[in-house]
Amino acid sequence: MTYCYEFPRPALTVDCVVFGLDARTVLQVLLIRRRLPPFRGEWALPGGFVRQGETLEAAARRELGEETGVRDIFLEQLYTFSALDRDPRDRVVTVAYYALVNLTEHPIAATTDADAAQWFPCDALPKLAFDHAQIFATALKRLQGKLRYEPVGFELLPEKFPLSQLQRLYETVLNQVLDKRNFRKKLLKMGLLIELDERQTGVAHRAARLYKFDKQKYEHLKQKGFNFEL
Amino acid sequence: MTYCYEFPRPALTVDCVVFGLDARTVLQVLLIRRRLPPFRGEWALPGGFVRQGETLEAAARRELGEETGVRDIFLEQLYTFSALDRDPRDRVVTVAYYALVNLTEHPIAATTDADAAQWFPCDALPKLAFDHAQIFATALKRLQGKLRYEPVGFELLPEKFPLSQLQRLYETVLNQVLDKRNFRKKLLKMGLLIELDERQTGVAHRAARLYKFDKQKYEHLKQKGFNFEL
DNA sequence: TCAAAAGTGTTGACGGTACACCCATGT
DNA sequence: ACATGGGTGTACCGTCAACACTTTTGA
Repeated sequence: MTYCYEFPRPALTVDCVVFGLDARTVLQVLLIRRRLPPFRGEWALPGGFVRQGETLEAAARRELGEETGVRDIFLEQLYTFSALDRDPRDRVVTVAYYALVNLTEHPIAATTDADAAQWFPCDALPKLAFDHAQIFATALKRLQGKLRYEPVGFELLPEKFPLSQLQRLYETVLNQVLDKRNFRKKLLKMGLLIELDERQTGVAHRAARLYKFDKQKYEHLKQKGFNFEL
Repeated sequence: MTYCYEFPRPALTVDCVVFGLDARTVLQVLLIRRRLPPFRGEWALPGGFVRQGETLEAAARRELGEETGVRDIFLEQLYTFSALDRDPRDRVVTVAYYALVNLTEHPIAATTDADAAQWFPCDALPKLAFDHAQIFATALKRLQGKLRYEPVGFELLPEKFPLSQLQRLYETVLNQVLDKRNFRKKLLKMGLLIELDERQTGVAHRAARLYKFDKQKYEHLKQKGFNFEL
């Protein structure tokens, strides 16, 4: 087995860029404050070392659960970062994941002390440890790209949502305004939204109809070559 | 520094899926025959262990050069694979890259003995070692996706090429037939092809005009938000 | 009654698709 | 002269973008 150890191994970690939408439809990222050096006391992406007996995705989910209490969410591999100097102590390669949650249904667990994990608006992040600013930038670009041609946006919303909230989501993340009528027409024509017999509550104006995303139907159409777009 | 060694580390390798186009515009992949166990004597993707002092991309290029003689080509990270049983001897995580070359200008180096590295048509691969069949499938899907919305196809062609060859490339890789007139119209309208004063030679019919891809202009347009498509 | 957002159709421009014939060249 | 691919234009249709007013509701 010595051929495995012919050269010293880089260490392997995972890091997670967790996006969430707050009540005002502002895009947020979940950060933790580091308790250990290096970069002790600074803000960083949740993550940690990969163990022998777990896959990368399992490691990402484990670390995320341990550090922030967030579980059972949409998670996808982003990119693997390997710059030689990205960790000051040692050679560490990290596999980055990005995740989408809806803030309302996944509050940061009470088990986590409030100081340790916190949401920050994407356009006002603190300085980040390691190369995490670069990882975040990559994740944001990926999210923007993905949003256009795959229905991942629904992961950021509660199960039932009004169309206007979906539109605001697209507008914030893509950073551009969309025409209300055209947006509705397009989305409804796709036939992937189930119109519910429910309406918004507690708003100071006409209550909007609620919809939910028809995941079944999407999977089915995708099989047949259907392409979600915009 | 002991916190780095809190848990045993998985080993880290890179693997490369190298695509090439032969003279008949058939898509090929470069494989090597393994000299060492496990899977000794079987076909596999070129790749190997990552060293402490190199980035993943550097490792990929190094292994590719050492094992196949192929250098200085288009190379992009694909995905990181971490199934627990993907390597029978030990826990090994691999970062896969995919590469595009034009076969005519990058023959397999003479330094490599002919038995060790060989091109195979994508639709007739031998059985592959490890989980390399899965890695290959992922790479092919990525190539097909990328081809539609980024001008990577040119990496597979020689510098100067007739439009028909570009069309055949798209047809083979995407596995669908395209209308000749519409294809030409669309490509030429983008303004990314430089019309040369040269023609094909050695063909038994009217010689086609040659073009080359205007990379400068593409980069410039991309800045301004231009999107290559189809 | 006012404020705030929900909801709704039409038109014009553009881009995509479908489609068939003559041309140039080497054998 | 024949075989082989090179090269060209038009018409129809569907999709996208632009655009403004009425409705509902709670405060």
